[in-house]
Amino acid sequence: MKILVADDDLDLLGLVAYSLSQAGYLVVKASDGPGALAMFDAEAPNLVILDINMPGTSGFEVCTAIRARGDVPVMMLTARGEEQDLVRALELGADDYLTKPFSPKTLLARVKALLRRASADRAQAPVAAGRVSLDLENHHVRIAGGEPIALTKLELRLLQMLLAQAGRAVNSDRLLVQVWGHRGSGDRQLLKQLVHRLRHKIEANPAVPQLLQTAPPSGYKLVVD
Amino acid sequence: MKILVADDDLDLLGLVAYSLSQAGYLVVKASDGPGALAMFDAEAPNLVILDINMPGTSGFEVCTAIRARGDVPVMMLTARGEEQDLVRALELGADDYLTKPFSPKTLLARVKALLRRASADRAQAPVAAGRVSLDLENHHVRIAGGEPIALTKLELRLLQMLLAQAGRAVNSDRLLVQVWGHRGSGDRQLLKQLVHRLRHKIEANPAVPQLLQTAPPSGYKLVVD
DNA sequence: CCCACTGGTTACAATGAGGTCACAATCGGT
DNA sequence: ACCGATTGTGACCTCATTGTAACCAGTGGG
Repeated sequence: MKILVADDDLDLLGLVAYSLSQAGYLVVKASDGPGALAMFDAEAPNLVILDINMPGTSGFEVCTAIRARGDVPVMMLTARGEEQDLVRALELGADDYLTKPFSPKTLLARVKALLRRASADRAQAPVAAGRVSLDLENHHVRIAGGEPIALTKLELRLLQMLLAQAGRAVNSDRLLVQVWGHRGSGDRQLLKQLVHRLRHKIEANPAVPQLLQTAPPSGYKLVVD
Repeated sequence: MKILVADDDLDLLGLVAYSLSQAGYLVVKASDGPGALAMFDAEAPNLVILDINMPGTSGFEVCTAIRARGDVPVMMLTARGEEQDLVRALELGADDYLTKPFSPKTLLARVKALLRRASADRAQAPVAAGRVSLDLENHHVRIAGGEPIALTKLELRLLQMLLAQAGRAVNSDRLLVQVWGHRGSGDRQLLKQLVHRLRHKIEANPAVPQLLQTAPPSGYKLVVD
């Protein structure tokens, strides 16, 4: 993880850089606005910490420029009681701020939180096979790049099971156990219903299923190519 | 709120203690390092004010010891012009400092700010994402540059939690624990109400939420883009 | 041809979760 | 102790989800 710190107060800059590097982060420093932007372009950091009050190009301008380049999280440093600076910074797209003076512990906590959120935003790893991709977190399927379709809990589970064996037939009894637990074992009606409902959501023509096909004897398969 | 004050100058100690108790804080006193630590363990204060120059165990050592015990905010008192002391204090994890002499008014302002900040820090969440920016100190939200909206304690906490996972669904149970502690665990009604009240504050049309959306099954998410 | 079997379809009941309202309890500041 | 703001609690409505039953069509074997 690489962090860019920009501050014209060299003591503070050193302190911040020290704390961060002690915590295992790679730190690049800049002491004015233009320098910060140059560093940003050269080093492509994962996070930027900006002092608002810098001679020449202010933190605001740097923040705006960085926002224009991508979605790297930005934390602003502000002197106590500069309320309006704060508001402006947040409006410019800063993600967090710290009021000076602050403890290294606070700094680290906020940095960690910010990085965590940023990585969480990108993660969103869908489970996919062929033209079917499942978003487990948001309970969505997307078919061949179409609109996301909302799924219920059971529908999601069923699709997940079929997707894991994409293209191959899965036995009905196995599905019953996997989706409902041992409870519905033997109750074909439950599965019948669920398949029916799911087809109505994901098939263009539910009467002639292209995706969720019946696989005799007694099973279903997901056709994904 | 309980505050531990440690200073070997008994006049100053008395003055500080008096000012704080006048302001409604509960004050416990100590006049040397070991005494301060003993008091700290016995009283579990919410904030510690430490003189750096104390005979025997110095303020630095006490600060280190307190830091090792938890995350109680520490304010250091220092004589004018002891800049290097200051840097060292901040490195040891002190959260703020005051240069002697100081007025009771200044003291109170800083103490208040510190306590407020400390409570905000515990959540360790960033404060802005997309068009939603939180002002933790003043309990305000601002939506897309609009007027600041006043929030209650719980509303702020909820928003903070959602903001930390901006754009992603957050499970109801997790929210319950984060906002109320383990107490309300399982009590969906609390969350239901809080969401309802918050929506009435921040949504243009609370019946069709654009920001604070329900994420079935059993969760909410903050849409920020 | 009849019948048992399987899967699809329709209809409806049961359940549970969220939204809303009203009001009680509690908190915080004067 | 008092007052208003905040928070907690219960009741009720609505709707989505899920479970259950009944009926239909196709199939294959006796």
